[in-house]
Amino acid sequence: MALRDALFRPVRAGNAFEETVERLVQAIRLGVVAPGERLPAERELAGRLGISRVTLREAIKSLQDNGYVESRRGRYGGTFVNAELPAAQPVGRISGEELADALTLRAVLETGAAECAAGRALGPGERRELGARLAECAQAGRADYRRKDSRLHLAIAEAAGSPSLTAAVADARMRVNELLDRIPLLPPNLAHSNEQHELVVSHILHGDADAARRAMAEHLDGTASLLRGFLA
Amino acid sequence: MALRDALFRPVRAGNAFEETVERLVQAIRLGVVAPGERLPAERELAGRLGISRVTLREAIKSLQDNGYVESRRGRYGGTFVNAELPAAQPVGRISGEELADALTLRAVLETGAAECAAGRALGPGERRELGARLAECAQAGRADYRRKDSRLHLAIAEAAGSPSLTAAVADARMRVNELLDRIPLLPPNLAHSNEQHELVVSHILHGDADAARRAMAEHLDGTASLLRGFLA
DNA sequence: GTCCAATGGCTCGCTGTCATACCTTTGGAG
DNA sequence: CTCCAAAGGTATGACAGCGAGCCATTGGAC
Repeated sequence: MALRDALFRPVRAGNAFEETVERLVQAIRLGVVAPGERLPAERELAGRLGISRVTLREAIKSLQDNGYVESRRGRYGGTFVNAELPAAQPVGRISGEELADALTLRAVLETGAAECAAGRALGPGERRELGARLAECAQAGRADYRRKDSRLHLAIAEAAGSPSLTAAVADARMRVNELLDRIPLLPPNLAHSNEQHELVVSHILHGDADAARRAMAEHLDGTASLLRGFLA
Repeated sequence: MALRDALFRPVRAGNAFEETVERLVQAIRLGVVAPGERLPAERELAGRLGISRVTLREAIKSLQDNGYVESRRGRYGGTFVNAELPAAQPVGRISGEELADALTLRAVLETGAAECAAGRALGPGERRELGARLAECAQAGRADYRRKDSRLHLAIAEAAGSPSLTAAVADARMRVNELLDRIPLLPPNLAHSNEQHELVVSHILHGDADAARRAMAEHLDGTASLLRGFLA
């Protein structure tokens, strides 16, 4: 029975070091900590992540070796994200089932988030945030599009007001991004994507939950089709 | 910024022992391994969960001490789920934000799952499974309703065909069940719930994705309102 | 009746992870 | 100019978790 596979799946995805590296890379690649910005201080970050400072430092060392960050000592020092991020490591071949799994989960989470966000009374800060991310995404070039795009989608997830949902969207998005890194990013797709973003955000700001969901579903279908085509 | 809270959340929910206990209790409380049934053999289960046999045994020992399971040695032995499960431990007071978080995530995942399940071409085995769980749930008494109910909802999630989604639904459901254990289970609610189940399953079997989603949303709203009322 | 395969029960040494404490560097406050 | 707070860098001893191997028990196959 497949249900048992779901419940008896691995308790841990890896050791503490690996999971920490994963999380930090996620924060950087999803644009939550942008190039030039500083990570929280080691003592604070270790506390938030629930790991020891030793383990966190090992993870940071790994990010340094891979060109993600640089650390500076002294007061007002810290660990800063590099301006130029390393190219993503190509993942191995993936099966059609894995692809479908990742896309299904993403679709469920993100369409749900868009609907929830539209159904809530958003504060002025949240509305401004959505607008800012939308604009940033529209101005992004091919080099930083994925990051700005993720950042906008995360802003939408956050507007749904559920921290667990936000975290789940971040994870699902990271999974899909790893696949997207393997296919070309074409300017026409990019322009189309921006139009759809505007539509989604507009529906959310106007509080039209149904329309927001449908617009997000259509948007996600676009990249899903691309992925299915290229990775089939 | 709240996004950082989501990404810099704890890497691990607890130590390996605690997380393993959690997972096993989940399998039992959600009815995936029913009373009288046997857990996989220790060597196999440890492999599936990605932990050492030593740690798994500690977790099983904890379940024994709490009256969840009993172990028998020898060939055809194993660890069996007890006929009578212990009462759920009441959790501490929870905030309105935590409640909303859990309910939002559940709603997103389960309505999405219902929609996906309806949109797929289900095999005969899956259709039979849905029918069987539905019937089982309708016949359940107050003592085992929560377990049979969860089992049906998991069957729906599984019918969506995404293992990650199934796992996410199981986690979300476990969270909500812990809250539901604190409020009374009234026969009228139970009957109403069964009617809604029939509707949801019927829409899924007929392939009406939109109707399935709406029926599931309405169903979930019912318990959500109860929870908000009792825990407010 | 004997055997044996499958299961839970147990032990030992190794490695990863932790908490804690202390050292070094840096740049602004005074 | 001096001081010092805040940051990264380092060291140590304790403990959790692991892999591997072996033991003890059981009930069916032969």
